[in-house]
Amino acid sequence: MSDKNWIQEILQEDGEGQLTPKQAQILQAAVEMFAEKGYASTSTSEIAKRAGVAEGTIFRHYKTKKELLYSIVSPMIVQFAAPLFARHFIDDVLERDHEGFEDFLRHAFRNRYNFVKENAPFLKIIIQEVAFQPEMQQRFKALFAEKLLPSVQKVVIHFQEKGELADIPPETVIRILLTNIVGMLLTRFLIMPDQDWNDDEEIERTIAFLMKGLQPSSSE
Amino acid sequence: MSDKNWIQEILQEDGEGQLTPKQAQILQAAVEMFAEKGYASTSTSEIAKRAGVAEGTIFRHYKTKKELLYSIVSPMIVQFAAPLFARHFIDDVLERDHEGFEDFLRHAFRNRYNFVKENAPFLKIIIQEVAFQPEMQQRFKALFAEKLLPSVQKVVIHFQEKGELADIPPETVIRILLTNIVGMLLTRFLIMPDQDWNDDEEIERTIAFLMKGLQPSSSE
Amino acid sequence: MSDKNWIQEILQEDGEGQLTPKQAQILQAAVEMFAEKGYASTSTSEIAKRAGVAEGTIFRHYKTKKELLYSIVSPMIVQFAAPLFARHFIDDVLERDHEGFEDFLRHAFRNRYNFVKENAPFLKIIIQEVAFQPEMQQRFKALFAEKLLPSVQKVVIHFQEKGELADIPPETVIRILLTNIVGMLLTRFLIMPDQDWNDDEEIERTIAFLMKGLQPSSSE
Amino acid sequence: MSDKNWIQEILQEDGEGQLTPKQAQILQAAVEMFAEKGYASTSTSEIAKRAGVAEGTIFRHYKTKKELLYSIVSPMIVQFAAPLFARHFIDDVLERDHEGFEDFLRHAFRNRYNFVKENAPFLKIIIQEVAFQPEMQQRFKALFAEKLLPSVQKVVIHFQEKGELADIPPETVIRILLTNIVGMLLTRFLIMPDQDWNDDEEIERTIAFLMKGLQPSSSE
DNA sequence: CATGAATGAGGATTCATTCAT
DNA sequence: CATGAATGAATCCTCATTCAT
Repeated sequence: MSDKNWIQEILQEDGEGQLTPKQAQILQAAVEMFAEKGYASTSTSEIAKRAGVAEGTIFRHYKTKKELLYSIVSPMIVQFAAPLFARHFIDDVLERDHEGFEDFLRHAFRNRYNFVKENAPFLKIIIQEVAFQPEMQQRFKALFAEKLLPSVQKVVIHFQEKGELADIPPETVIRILLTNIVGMLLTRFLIMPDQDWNDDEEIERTIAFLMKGLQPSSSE
Repeated sequence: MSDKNWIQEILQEDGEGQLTPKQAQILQAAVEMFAEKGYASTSTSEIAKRAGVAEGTIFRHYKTKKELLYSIVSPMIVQFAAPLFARHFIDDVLERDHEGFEDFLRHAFRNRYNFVKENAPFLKIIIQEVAFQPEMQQRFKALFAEKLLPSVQKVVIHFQEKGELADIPPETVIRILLTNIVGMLLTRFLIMPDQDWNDDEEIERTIAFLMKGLQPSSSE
Repeated sequence: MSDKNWIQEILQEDGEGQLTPKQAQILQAAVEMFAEKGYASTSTSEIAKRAGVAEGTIFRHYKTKKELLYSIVSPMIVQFAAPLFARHFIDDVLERDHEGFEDFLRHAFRNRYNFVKENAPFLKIIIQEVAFQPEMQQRFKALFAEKLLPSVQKVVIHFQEKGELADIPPETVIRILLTNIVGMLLTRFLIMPDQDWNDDEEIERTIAFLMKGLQPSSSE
Repeated sequence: MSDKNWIQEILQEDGEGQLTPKQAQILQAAVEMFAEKGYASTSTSEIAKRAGVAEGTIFRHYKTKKELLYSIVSPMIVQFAAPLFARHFIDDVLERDHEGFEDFLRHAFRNRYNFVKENAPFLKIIIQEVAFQPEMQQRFKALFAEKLLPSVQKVVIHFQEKGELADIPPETVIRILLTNIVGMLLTRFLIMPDQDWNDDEEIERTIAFLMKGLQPSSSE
């Protein structure tokens, strides 16, 4: 299982050193239960029971239940958006621009696909909590506005200038791109995870659709 | 405000006669608070306070807190999907097929846009609760599978046969259509309601994008 | 059914004129439910439902739930003890003393047997409420001490003087008599009502046992 | 006070190890209040207050209020009937049969007298709750039918065959014995605890009465 | 560090009682 | 008289949090 992995990854953002085994158990149990029943409907005693620790132990590591939530969600938001605004990722695209927008799209799409595939429960938690906790909303929007948006915007404008993309407002292009990527992943992993999916084909179909929908009009 | 209106509409689905004033106040308060803080984090005493009634009054009308939730969500799910599977709506489209797929799309899109504009809080509640309450999930999926899917599928296949739509699996077409419509509405009304939006233009841009992305390849 | 009868009887003690039909329904429902579940575990709304009246109607007739209980229990306590201290009943016995103590005992026993047979639910209510409500206890003890005890004591002493009864303290004789009569009736109607009972034989056996146990020692 | 004693005894039936002090306080308070006001009329907050613990503490030890009741009543029912069906108790009687039925009766009577004297409040609780809780009724009847009845029946038949007891149906003999023992104890400890009682004399009088009432007819 | 008993504020729900219709 | 919607205090119970061991 790769469960242990992402829990370790989370910690690394946490600043601290290493996770104790008990801490890892707590985090894992919390992630599972928050995803299953939601934050508000999950009690710390349930988490303790599933984690196999005493209830008090949770509060030794996380001052409050909310802090436990944050310690899960915060690094995850970063992880989720991280690669998209990694400087080298964008720079690569712009440099090797002969590869075209489609390669960028495919690269980003597949990358996020793999990520969500490994971390579906997190996605559910993030969606739920960003919906209700204004603080989370703020953090999310800040991240989006300051990091993701400028990077992607740069890419979009670049390819619009190259004539590969239709002359639609970049914000709209970005909204469309995100909507379709996130929408596909949500449908795939949260809404209808039990249906038969041919993931590769569906991704390629979505990319093809996006490329066609965003290509410049022939007269342009 | 048109709040009073939709609350009355909800009841009509409820089978019963008319809402008492107190009942309407309770529903309105509940909708607001569930949308703000989520079902689990909203206490019945808070609802009572905002509704200006005694806490006991809530339980005179709704045996449990969950029943109160259902009495809000159930009719809403129906309302939300209703027009899309109204027989005459689909039939109209198929008969007046000279109008083309674009008209169908525009009609459906604008119709749902208006609906969500009036009922944004409901949308938030539905999304939240469908995510966690398996019963709601079931109800939602049933509605989708039995009513919405066949109707829309008929339309899609019709236009594919007419050569107006690309030869992509109808399920994928539908997923793409829903993703883009719902995604746009969510972004507009829930995620970034405070940003400047030129709704008409954004809808038209989305439609244009969808039409282009779904049109048959030139060689076909 | 004779249900209607005893309810009317109850009222006559109540001082008032006649019971309205609704009032009778309320009393009957209350008696049934108090006997089934106990006073404290029966809600006025349940009583109203079973009686087929509105909850408010109960409070139109009985200021409080407790008053409703009293209006059932009070007259019943009187009814229960009544014949035993009816002057003429005792006087008869003393006059026709040729009939002996056994006839008195048989008469009293069968009389109470018939009464309990018709009114078993009441018995349960009385036992329960006398056990807990100090006020009821007081009323019950007063009745016993002032009315029943002197009468029966007179009878017992009379037959002791005649040499028909052993020279045991009259209080003990009375305790034994009551214990055996009440004990038999409780076993018969409350504790094991479902077992096969040959009531006539069991009563006669009990009487024979009592007579033998209370007869003077042969040497006396 | 010997309160501490019986509470410890209760637990030993409970299977578990030892009672925490708080748990003992809770049990003691609950016993007192249930006996005073009845189960249904006693609130958990009152119990907590009298026990000197937080209300939540009650629910840490007993999942529900009813479980608290059962944890008191169940072992008590067993305790109450225990010695009567202890194998050696019965066997002793049958072996040393020269001692006669009167010794058996005296032994049993005094044993239960001492027990009730120490545990009067329990008796009240048992009577109340067996009256209303069908589950308790079942448990009680099962215990009686499977354990107590056969043992005592064996003794009764033994002494009937020896000609020490009248030829009355054993069930009736047992009913009479129980009625008189229980009736005396109830009168003594619950109904008229405040009256002057010369317990030894009253017990002996009752035994004498029983022996005489149950002796075979002289002609037999 | 880890525990789990103890806490008490707060949760949903019930209920006797009132009162306008 | 009868109704039943409305009330709010009280009920049983849950839960995040603390703290002595």
